[in-house]
This record gives sequence, structure tokens and C-alpha cells, in this order.
Amino acid sequence: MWRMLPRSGALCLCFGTKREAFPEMARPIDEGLLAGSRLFARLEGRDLRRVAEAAHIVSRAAGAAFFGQGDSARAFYLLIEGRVRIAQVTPEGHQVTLRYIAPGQIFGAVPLFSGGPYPATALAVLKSRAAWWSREATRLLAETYPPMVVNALAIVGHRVQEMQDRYRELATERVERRVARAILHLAGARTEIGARTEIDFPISRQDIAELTGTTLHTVSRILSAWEQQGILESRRMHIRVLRPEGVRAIADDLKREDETRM
Amino acid sequence: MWRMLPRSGALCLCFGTKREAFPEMARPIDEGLLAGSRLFARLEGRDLRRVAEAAHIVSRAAGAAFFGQGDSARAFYLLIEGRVRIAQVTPEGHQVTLRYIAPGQIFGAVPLFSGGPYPATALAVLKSRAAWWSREATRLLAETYPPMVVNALAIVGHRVQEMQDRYRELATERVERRVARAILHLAGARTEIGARTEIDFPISRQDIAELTGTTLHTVSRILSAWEQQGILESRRMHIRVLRPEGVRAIADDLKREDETRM
DNA sequence: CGGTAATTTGATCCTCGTCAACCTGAGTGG
DNA sequence: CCACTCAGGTTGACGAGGATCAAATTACCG
Repeated sequence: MWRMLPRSGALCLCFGTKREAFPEMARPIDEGLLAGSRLFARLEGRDLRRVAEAAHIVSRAAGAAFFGQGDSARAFYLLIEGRVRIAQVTPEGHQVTLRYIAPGQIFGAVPLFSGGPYPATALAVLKSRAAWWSREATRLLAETYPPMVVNALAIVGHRVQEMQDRYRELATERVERRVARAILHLAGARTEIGARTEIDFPISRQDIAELTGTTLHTVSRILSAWEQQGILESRRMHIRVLRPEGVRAIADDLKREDETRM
Repeated sequence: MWRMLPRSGALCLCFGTKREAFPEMARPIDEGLLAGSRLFARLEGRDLRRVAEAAHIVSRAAGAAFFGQGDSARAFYLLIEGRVRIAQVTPEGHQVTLRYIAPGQIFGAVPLFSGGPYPATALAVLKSRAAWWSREATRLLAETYPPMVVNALAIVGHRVQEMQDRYRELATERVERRVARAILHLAGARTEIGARTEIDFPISRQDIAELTGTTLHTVSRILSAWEQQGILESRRMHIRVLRPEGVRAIADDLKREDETRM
């Protein structure tokens, strides 16, 4: 079950030793980007500027970690560009992916408020750049701009609902359906007929397995079957959806009469 | 899989028709209780009194609902006494239990901040009494006492971490282990040898199944086996743990050498 | 003492995880 | 430019964990 320790080798590098110290540059960052994030909704231009001034920037190469599970929570991040995978490892070495972060979304914020170390690892899937605010800066911002805390509450609340939904799916639905849902989500697929989309960052069978709670073997079998049916096509680390409505049908568990029709 | 529609009959009664209108009594409630809740931590005595004045009280008989999945989110609740089960129903009619609420904990708060209707149903397991604050009252409180929003953020953050952990467990661990963990959690068990505890509210095999993502049959088999080993004893709707360390060993997946010893 | 709901227990089946082997293609270095 | 390497991917065979189906059996309640 699960990717055991092969990838952990790379992980270890990122966790402790390899990650360089935070570059403490406080140069101003693009405010338009901040304004686009839900966290800073309803902030005035002037306040936005002050928030931007308190931010730092950090980059990570593909495969490197922003922070590791168990690290003490020093800061929260806002992804500027790239893609980040939030994953947990069990004591037994099994890996579970909790979510993928797209630009404009925040990550690492929860333990800043509820205490404790980071409960998961944040890995750059692509070369990624993020703004970050230290624990102290965050506290100051929270005191200065109370609406920001309300925004944060809304964001975290959304995350609870998301996790609850995924929990329910994992508990009640079979693998194929969960994989279909995950692919639609990752591809951000519109369901119009013929509207082909694709996942715009490299992703392996293993990654999808960790995201849906199954094994790379099962994912491989499922994707092969779909490819044969012309629902999608895939190269290594890449998936393109040819018929979103086909994937949608599986995600919604329509009984697919078109397969059993006489 | 899952309790299908038998219980839904009762649910429907609670959902729409049977629930009486909110009794709009604004009588003051016990402040000591409020002070004990994490939500109101760091509030001054005078502020606490004003919060208490804004609260309403509502009671529910065992089996009745505080609110139903899909209802518009009018208020959040703080359980005063009793026990509440938060559950989701899938379109197919399967039921999943997300959490049990103990006195002092809040529920129904998330959608007040992140929008949308209640994502789950809140059912009284015992005769229960709760304080509640309307959406408007909540907004006012949030504006007047910013630290309360920070507290709420910490609580909701905790809930995210909890859901993430349960998600990981469901994805990677087998049933027996999840059941063990659930029982320890529900019994609030200390693990000292010989420290027998019990679950202090009525709970069925079906309930445990919905909490752990399995079927009542499997739960029944597991509990029977444990009972034979003297780990616990159970009557209908009731479980008493005789050897918490035994349950703990299963939850932690110790290879239980004492069974295979020569 | 029925009647009902909770529980137990057996038998069977099926999804999917596990094990194993092999294939493929993108780098890489000589 | 090609052999080599190796991670990612495919596929088959097999079996186990647990879901499903089916009946009893038991406990509680009025």
C-alpha cells in the first residue's frame, strides 16, 4: 500500500538539512496579487500596502519543501506561482495527500492559530514562489485588521467542509468514482461536451493514488480503461481529459447506460 | 453498506415539519458555562455577561434535530448538556457521522462564516440543551469582541486537523484499528491498566459503524471478539471498556505479542 | 408477553490491495 | 549517438479484508 520509503529519501533532504534559512528580505510584493486572495478581501489600498510590506518572499525548486510535518509553525504562506502539495506521512510510512495549493491560496496557516507544529508537509510540485508572514507579523496583522481574521475563518471553514466531503466520499464511494472526482477537480474541468482540459502540472499515478486513498496500480488500471474508452489520454506525469462529460458521468455514478445499451 | 433509509424516516420528521420555531427567549444563561468554553476564553466578566444576554436557549428530546443538512444557517450553538451527533447523508442515503459534540463544544458555526447552508445534520443523542446565537448576533459579537474571532479560528483550525487525521486513518488503516480509536475517543479513556471506562451515552453498533466508515456487521464481529477476550463488555446501546490498555494496543497496532507468545 | 429494534453469526461474493514481472521513455554519460 | 539507468507505468495472478445477503437470537419496552 502507498508509496513507501523510496520518495522519502528525497523528502528527508528537504525536511531538515537542505532547506536554506529563510531569506529575510522584506521587499514589497505585488499588491494586485494580494488583493486577489480571499484572505485580504475588503482591505483598503493603504492597508493592503502595509500588509505587503510585512511580507517576505521565498522560492522553492520542484520537489523541495516549504515546511515539513512536525516543524514548528513559524509562518503562513500565500502561493504566488507554482503548485504545492500538502501531504501527511503516517508512522508506518504511508503517504496521504491532503490537498493541492494553487496560486492565490494560503497554506500553513492553521497551526499558527490552533497551535502545535505543522501537521503536514508542503512540497513544491513545480518551481514555486510564495509570500510568507511570520507568526509575529501574523498576530500583528490580525490585531490591526480584524476583518482579516474573519476572512481567515471563512477560508478555514471552507477547508473543514472540503475535508468533511472528502471523508464522506472515502467512506462511502468506490475508487473509480473518487479518482474521477479528483481528476475533474485537478483539471478544473468544465463539463461542456468536447471541452477538453488537462492537468497543468506534472502528476503521477502515485500522486493520484495518494490523493484518492488507493494504490498506484488501481489508478493505473482505471486510467488505462478510460484511455481505451477515449475519455482521456495520458503521457507520463501528464493527463489530458478528452471528454469531461465522460469523467463527470463516472464521478456522479450515472449508471452509464451507453455501455450496457443493446 | 450503511444504515439505509430506516432511520431516515425519523430524520425527515425532524428536518422540516416537526421542529418547532425557535423559542425567542433571551433570558440570561449561566456564565460559568460560557467561561468554560474555548470560544469565550480571555473575555472579561462584563463582556461575558453581555454575550450571555445575547444567547437563547433551546432543548431537544433524544432523537430530535437542532438543524438539518441543507437548512439555511441561522445560528450557531453551544451545547450545555446532553450529546449531539453531527452526521451527513449522501444522495444515495448512506450516513456518515462526522463527530460527536460534548457539553461546552460549539457546533453549526462553520457555515455562519464560510457561507452556504448547514452541511450536516445535528441530532440530539440524549435529551440536550444548547445556547444559540443568531447570525446577526454572531456578527455583532464578532465585531465587538475581536478576540472571539481568533478563538473561533483556533477551534475551527483544530477541527481541520481532526478531520485530516481521520481522513488519513480512513485511507490507511484497517477497520479494527479505527474502531479501537473511536471507542477510546468516545470513552475518553485513560489508558492506565485496570482503569475501566465506559461510553456515557447510548450508542449502537450502527453508530460506531457510521463513525468509522464500516458496517454494523463488521463492528458487531469486532466487539464480539473483544468481549470474548475480556477487553470490554457491552449491553445493547452500551459499551464498557474493561481493559483500556487492550484497546489502546489495537489502536496503536502493537503486534499483540501476548496473543502469539509461546 | 407480544412486538420491535439491536445484535449476532454464518455463508458468500467482490473490490481492491498485494506481489511480481515486465515495459517504456527520458535522461545521462561515455 | 548509443548503451545504460531508472523512475514511471502497465498488466496479470492471487488472495484477503470486509461488504452483502440472510436468518436467527436477544434485549428492552410498553
